Amino acid sequence: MLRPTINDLADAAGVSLATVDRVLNSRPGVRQVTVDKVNQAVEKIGFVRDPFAANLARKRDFKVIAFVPKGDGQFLIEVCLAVKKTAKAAMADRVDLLLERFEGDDPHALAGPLDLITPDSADGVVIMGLETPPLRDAVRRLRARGVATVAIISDLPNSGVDYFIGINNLAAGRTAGTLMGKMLPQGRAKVAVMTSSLQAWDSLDRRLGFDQALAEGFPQIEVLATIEGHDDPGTLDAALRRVLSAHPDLRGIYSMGGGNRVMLGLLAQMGLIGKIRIIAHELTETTRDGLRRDQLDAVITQDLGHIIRSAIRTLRATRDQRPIMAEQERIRIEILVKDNLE
Amino acid sequence: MLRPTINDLADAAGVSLATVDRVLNSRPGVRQVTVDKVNQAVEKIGFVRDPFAANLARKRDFKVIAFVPKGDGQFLIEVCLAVKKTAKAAMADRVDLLLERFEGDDPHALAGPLDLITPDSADGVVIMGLETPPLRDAVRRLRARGVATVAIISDLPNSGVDYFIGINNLAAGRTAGTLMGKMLPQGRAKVAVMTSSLQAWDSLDRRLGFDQALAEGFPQIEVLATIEGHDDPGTLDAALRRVLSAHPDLRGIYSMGGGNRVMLGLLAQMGLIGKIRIIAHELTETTRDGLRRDQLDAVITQDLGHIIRSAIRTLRATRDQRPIMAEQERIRIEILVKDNLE
DNA sequence: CGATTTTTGAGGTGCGCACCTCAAAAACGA
DNA sequence: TCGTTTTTGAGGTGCGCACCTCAAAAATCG
Repeated sequence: MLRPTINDLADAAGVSLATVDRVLNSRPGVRQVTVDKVNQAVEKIGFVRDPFAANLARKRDFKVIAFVPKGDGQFLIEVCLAVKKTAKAAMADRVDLLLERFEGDDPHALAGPLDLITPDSADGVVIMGLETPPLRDAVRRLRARGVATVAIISDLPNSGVDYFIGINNLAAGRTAGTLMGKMLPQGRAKVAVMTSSLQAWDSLDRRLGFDQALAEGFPQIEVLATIEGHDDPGTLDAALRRVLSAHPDLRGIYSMGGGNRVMLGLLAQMGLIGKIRIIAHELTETTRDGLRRDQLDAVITQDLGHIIRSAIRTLRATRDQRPIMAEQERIRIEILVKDNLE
Repeated sequence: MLRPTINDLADAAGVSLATVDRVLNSRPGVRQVTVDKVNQAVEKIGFVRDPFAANLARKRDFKVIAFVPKGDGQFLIEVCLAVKKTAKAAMADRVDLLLERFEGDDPHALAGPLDLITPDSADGVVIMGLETPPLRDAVRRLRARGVATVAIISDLPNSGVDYFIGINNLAAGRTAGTLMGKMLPQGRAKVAVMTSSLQAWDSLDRRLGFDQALAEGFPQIEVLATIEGHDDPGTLDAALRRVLSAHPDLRGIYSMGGGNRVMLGLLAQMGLIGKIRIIAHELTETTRDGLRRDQLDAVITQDLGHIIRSAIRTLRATRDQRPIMAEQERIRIEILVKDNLE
C-alpha cells in the first residue's frame, strides 16, 4: 500500500476523520481512550503525516524569530549575516525568519521580548544568549506557552530549551590543544591562551579542554594564565605585550575568542609572525585573512549557516512532532588551514 | 501582498490558468510570444512555484537512483551506508532513493543500466564513478532524455552532469601537505605517500596538491615516490616494508586511499607508531579507531551523509527549476583529530 | 475565401491535510 | 429518570498546484 493517509488512519482506528484530526492536532474534547485508540492505529499502520500537505493546508508560514545579542564583534556580525542569508533562502520553503537583536549585557533585555511571544506571533524561537536566571525563566514561560525553542552557539542547559544546536566547547578546546601539541616541536614550550569576553561565554570550556588535551598528550608544554582583553583593544594589546616580554620563549597562542586583529597586528609589529604557532576560533574576515597570509596556523570554527538551518529544521520537526535526523543536525568542530578554507 | 499564486500569474500575464500551467510545466502547444509573456509576468510579480503544493499535486514521489561501484573497501561500505540511511530518512520527504551497485572495473557495467533509465523510471540519478568514454556517453544520453544527473565523490567533468557534489581533491591534498608540514619538526625530513587503487581515482590530484603545499611552504621536506598497494594487502605490505627499510629516517606518511589497516598493522609491528606522523583519508572504522588510539595524527574526510543529501536536494532543485543554495551544498574538506571526531 | 491546424480558455478533479460548523450520540450528574 | 455536558461524526471548504477534457478562438494554408 502507498503511504497511509488520515483517511486510512480513521478507518484503522475506527473513528471519524474529525476525531483523527482532533487527536493529530491536539485539539481539545477527546477522551483519553479515543486518543489512545488513534495513537495505536498510528503505530499499527505506520502513519506519518505528510508535512507538505500539512503546511499547505495550514496556509500560514512557519514563523521563526532569532534573537542575537547586539554588539559589533566580528563573530556576531557573521552570525547575523548567516541569519539574514538563511532568511532569504528559507522564504521559498515557507519559513519566515526574523532577526531580532537585544542588549546582550542586560539579562532582562531578552526576557522582555520573549514574554511577548505567543504561538500566534511565532512558531519557534532561536536564541543565542548567555543563561541568566531572568532569561531562564522567560524561556520556561515561553515553552509553557507552546512555542518551540532552541539555543544556538551557547547552550541554555537549565532553561528547558527543546534543543541545543552548536558545538561542544570542551571538545573544541581539546581539538585546539591536540593540534597545538602536534604542531609544536617536541620538547618544553610555553603557550598562551587569550580571549576577549563578549563572545567568550564558552571560553571556560574551551580553556578546560585545551588544558586537558595538552596535559594528557603533551605534558611538557606549559600553558600560561588566560589573557583577557575585555573587548578593549588597548587592554588586550597591553596584556599581550606584558606576556610577550615576560616570556620571550613563548611558542604558541590559543585565541579562544575575539581580539584576533589586535593580536595579529601586535605580533606583526614585533616581527613574531611565523615564530609562534597560533590557533584561533571562528572564521571571520580577520581569521580568513590570517590563514591566507600564513599568519594563523589553524582556525577552529563552526558552520554558522548550518547552525541556523539546523535550528529551523529542528524547530519545525518539534512543532510537527516529527523525528529529528541527529546526524544531519550535528554541528561539527571544523579545523581550517589555508588550504581547506572553502 | 502574499506570495503570488498561479492565478495571480495568469492575471498578470493576461492569459488563462491553463496557459500558465502549460508554460510552467513546459507542455507543448504554446506560441513563443505567449511563453515570453508568461515569463515576463513571472519576473514582474516575482512568482515562485510552491514546491510543497507542486509535489502534493504531482502525487508521485521524487525517485532517485544512486549508482555506487561494487567492492568491499571500507570507503565504499561507508558510502553505501550513507545512501541507505539517507534513503530511510528521505521517505518522509517523499523521495524514493534506490541504491544500485555496479562492477566498478568494467566501463560498460554502468552504461548499460543507465541506458535503461527514463524520466518515468527515475527523476534523478546519482553517480559515483570513474569517467570512461562509455560512461560519459551514457550519461550524455541520459541527460538528453531529461533525467537530472549529479556526480558525487569523483567528478565526471566531460559527461555533462548537472552538478558535481564532492571535494576538490587538489585542495584536499594541499590541506594534507600543509598539515604534515606544520606537524613535522623544522628541518629536513622524508615523507612517504601511499595509496590503494580501488578508491584512488583522485589520488593524482591529492598527490599533486600535497606536493604543491609542501614545496611552497616546507621545501626542506622530501616526498618519496607514491607507494601503490593495488588493493592487495600483501603487495602493500611488501612495498611499505621496502620503503621503511630504505628510509629509516622516514618521518611522515600520507595515506591517500585505502590500505590503512595494513599500514597501521605493519607500523605497530615495527614499533614505529608515534614516531611517524600519519595523515589518512576518509573516516572509516579503521581510521576512526586509529585516531582514538593515537595511531593517526589526522584524517581528512568528507561528510558522506551531507554529500548524499546534497545530491538529492540538487537533483530536486534541478528538476523543479529552482535555484541551488551553493553555500549549503558546498562539501567541506574536513580535518579530524581525535578530539573532534563527533 | 473557407478549411485545417494550432493555440488558448474555461472548467473540473484530486493530492493530503487543517479547520470549521452543526447535529447526533454518548457519558454524566442529580 | 431527565436534563446537561462532553464527546463524536458527517460534511464541507480551501491551500497551491498538476493534469485532464472539450470547446472556442486565432493563426495558417491552399
